[in-house]
Amino acid sequence: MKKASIQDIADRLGVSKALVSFVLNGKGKENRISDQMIKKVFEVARELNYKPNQISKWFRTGKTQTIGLIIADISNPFFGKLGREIEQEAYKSGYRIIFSSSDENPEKSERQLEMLKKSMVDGIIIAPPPGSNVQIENLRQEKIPYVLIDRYFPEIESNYVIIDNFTASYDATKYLINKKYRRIAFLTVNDELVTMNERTNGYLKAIKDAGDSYTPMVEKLPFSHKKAEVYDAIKVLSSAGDGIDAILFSSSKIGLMGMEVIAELGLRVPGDIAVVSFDDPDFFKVCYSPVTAIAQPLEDMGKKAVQLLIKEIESNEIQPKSEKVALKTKFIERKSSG
Amino acid sequence: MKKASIQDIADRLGVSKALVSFVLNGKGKENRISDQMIKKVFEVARELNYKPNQISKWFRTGKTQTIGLIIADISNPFFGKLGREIEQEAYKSGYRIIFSSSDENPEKSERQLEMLKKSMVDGIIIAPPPGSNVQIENLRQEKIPYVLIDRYFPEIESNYVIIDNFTASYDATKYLINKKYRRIAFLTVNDELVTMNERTNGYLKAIKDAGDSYTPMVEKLPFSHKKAEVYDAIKVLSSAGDGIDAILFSSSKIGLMGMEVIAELGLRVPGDIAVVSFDDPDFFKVCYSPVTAIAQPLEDMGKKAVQLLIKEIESNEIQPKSEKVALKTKFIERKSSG
DNA sequence: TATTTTTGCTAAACCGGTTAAGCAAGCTTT
DNA sequence: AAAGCTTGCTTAACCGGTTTAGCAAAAATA
Repeated sequence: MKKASIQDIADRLGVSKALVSFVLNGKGKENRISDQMIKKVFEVARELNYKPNQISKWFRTGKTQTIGLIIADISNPFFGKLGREIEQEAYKSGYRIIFSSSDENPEKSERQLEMLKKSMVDGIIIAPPPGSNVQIENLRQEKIPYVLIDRYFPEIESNYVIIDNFTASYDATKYLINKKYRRIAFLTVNDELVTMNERTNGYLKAIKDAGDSYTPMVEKLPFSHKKAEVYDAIKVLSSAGDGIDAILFSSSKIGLMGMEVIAELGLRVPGDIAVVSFDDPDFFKVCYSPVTAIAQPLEDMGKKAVQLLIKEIESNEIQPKSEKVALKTKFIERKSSG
Repeated sequence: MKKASIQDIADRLGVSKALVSFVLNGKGKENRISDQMIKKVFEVARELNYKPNQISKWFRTGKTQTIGLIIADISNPFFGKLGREIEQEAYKSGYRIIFSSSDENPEKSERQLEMLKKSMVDGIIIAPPPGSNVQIENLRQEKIPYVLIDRYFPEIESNYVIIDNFTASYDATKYLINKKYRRIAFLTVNDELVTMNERTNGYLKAIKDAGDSYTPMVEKLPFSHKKAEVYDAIKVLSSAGDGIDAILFSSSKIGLMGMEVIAELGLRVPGDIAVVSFDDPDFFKVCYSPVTAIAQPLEDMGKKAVQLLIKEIESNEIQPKSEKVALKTKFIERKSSG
C-alpha cells in the first residue's frame, strides 16, 4: 500500500485536488469551500493516513527549511555546544540543520559548501577556516544567505557573530599581571584569522601597557594541532631566558594539550606555571588544576547567528544586510591561576 | 539573472530537454545522441553555468541522499565523536546528515522522528531514549530504514550497533578486584535501557564470582543527570557500612560529575577511592587524577552504523534485515585506579 | 526495389503538490 | 426582467527534472 496523495483524497470524494489542497492548507474558508466539504476532506485525509509529500512542496516553493552548518569539528566541545544551541534555536523556527566538519581545512569547506548548495539549503552558518575567503566572497555574490560565526573576514561585508576577542585577551593578560605574574607567555596557532590575531593583539597591548619590565612572549603553533608541537613550544618558552611563570592559551584545544604537556613535564599549576585559557569546556572544572577560563557565550552566539540567518532568509530584500555582532566573554577564575 | 534550467539549454540549441537530460546524465551514448550534439550540450551547459536543481531530482526519485541522526546531545563528547564518525562515513557515500538532540527524552525524540520523516530522509540512525519503544516499533512497521546505536530493544527486531556491555563491565570490575579493592561500588542511571542493565549485570556477576567477601553496591541515579544527585549517591555509599574504596561509573557524564564531587569531598583518587569509568573523553587524560577508562570504539561504531543503514536503504528487499553488531571495548589503565 | 534495421532525436507523461483564473447556478438588486 | 454579486467548486499551468514510447530519415539487407 503506497502513501496516499492529494489526488487519492480528491478521487475518493469526487472533487478536484485543488479543493483538497485548499482545505488541507487551512485556506478552505478564503476559497469559499463549504463547511460540510471541509469536514469530509479532513475525514478522508485521516482515513487514508495522508502525509503531505514535503519534497514536492519544496520543489514548488524552492525552500527546504534547512540550514547548513559548517564548523571545524563537531566533536570539539566548543563547536559541539555551539552546534547544540544552533540546532535548538533553528528547530524553534521549524528549520533543520545539516552539519559538516571542515577540520579548519579550506579544501574541505569548499567541498562542503558545494554539497550544501546542491542540497538546496536555504542558508548557511559557517565558521570559515583560514584561506576560505574566496568561498565566502562567492557566497556573498551568489546571494546565498549566510552568517559567519566565531571568525570573519574584514574585507568581506558579511553578517557575523563573534566575541570581543581583543578585550577578552587584554583583560585576561591584565588579570595575570595584577596577580603579580611577570613572565607571561601567549600560546596560539599560526593562522591568518582575525579572531586569533585579535587575541594576540589584546595580549600584546596588555603587556605593553604594563611597562618595560614585561616582555611579550608569543608562540605560534602550526595549525595542525599536534601535541608534540605544544610540547616543544612550552619547552622553548620555559628554557629561554628567565623562563615563564604563566601561560595564556588561545583555545581550549591548545589549553587541553597544554595542561597535558605541563603535567608530563612535571610542572605544577599554578605553582610553577599559572594557566588561563580561552573557552570553557566542562573538563576545565575537573582538571588536575581547575583551569581559569574565558568562557564564550555560546548560547547567545548560537541563537543570534540563527536569528540573523533566518531574518535574512525570510526577508525579500535584494541587498543583503550585514549585521556585525560582537559579544562579551565571561571570565571564570579557578585554581590554575591562583 | 535566474538560474539556468535544462529547458534553457534545450532552447539555446533548438533541441528537446530530454536530449539534454540524457547527455548531462552521461546517458548520451546509450540513447544514441551524436557526438557533436553531446559536445554542444556540454558547451552550452558550461556557458550558462548550469547547476541541476536537486529538489526536482529528489522529487522524481523520492530519495534525498540524507540520513537523519538522533542522539542524546551533540555537545556530549561521546555523541559528538560518534556524530563526527557518522558524518564522515556518510559523506563518503554521498549522504548528508541532519542531526537533532533528544536529551534522552522520548517526547522530544518522537517529535524529531516526525520531523525527520517529513524531511524525507532516506533513513535514520538513532540512539533511542528510554521509553521510545513504540516509536521504534513504528519505524519498523512503516518500513523506514533505521539503525539503532548505543542501545537497542530486545523485543524489537532491528539493526543495531552496540558494544559488549556485559563483558566490558565484568572485566572492569574484575580488574578492580584483582587490584585488591574490596568495596567496589557501581554508579549508574536509573533507566530501562538494556545497555545500562547489561553494565549493571556485568558488575554484579563479577562481584558474585569474587566470593562472599564482596558486597554488590549499586546506586541508580534518576535520569536527570544532576550533580547534586551524584553528590548524594557518593555520600551515601561512603558513609554506609564500611564505606567504599572504588567506584565504577557507567558513563563519562556520570564519571565527570563523580570526579568533581570526589574532589569537592576532599577525597584523593586513587588513595581514598579508585575510579574506573565507561567511555573515554579527552579530558580523562588531564583530570586531576587521569581516569582509567573503558573506551568505546566510536569510529567502528559510527562506520558500521552508516554502512548497515546505507545497505538497507539501497537494497530493494521487502523484508528488512536486522543485523546485530556488538563491538569490543578497549580498557585504558590510568592513574585513577593505580 | 522493397523491406528491415539503425540512427538521432522528440513528445509527452510523470512525480505531488500550489495557485491564478474562471465558470455555472442561485441569489440579490434596480 | 436584466444585470450584477455570491457561493462553491473546477481547470490547468507550473516547478525542473527523468524516462518510456515512438517517429522520420538514412543505411543496410534481401
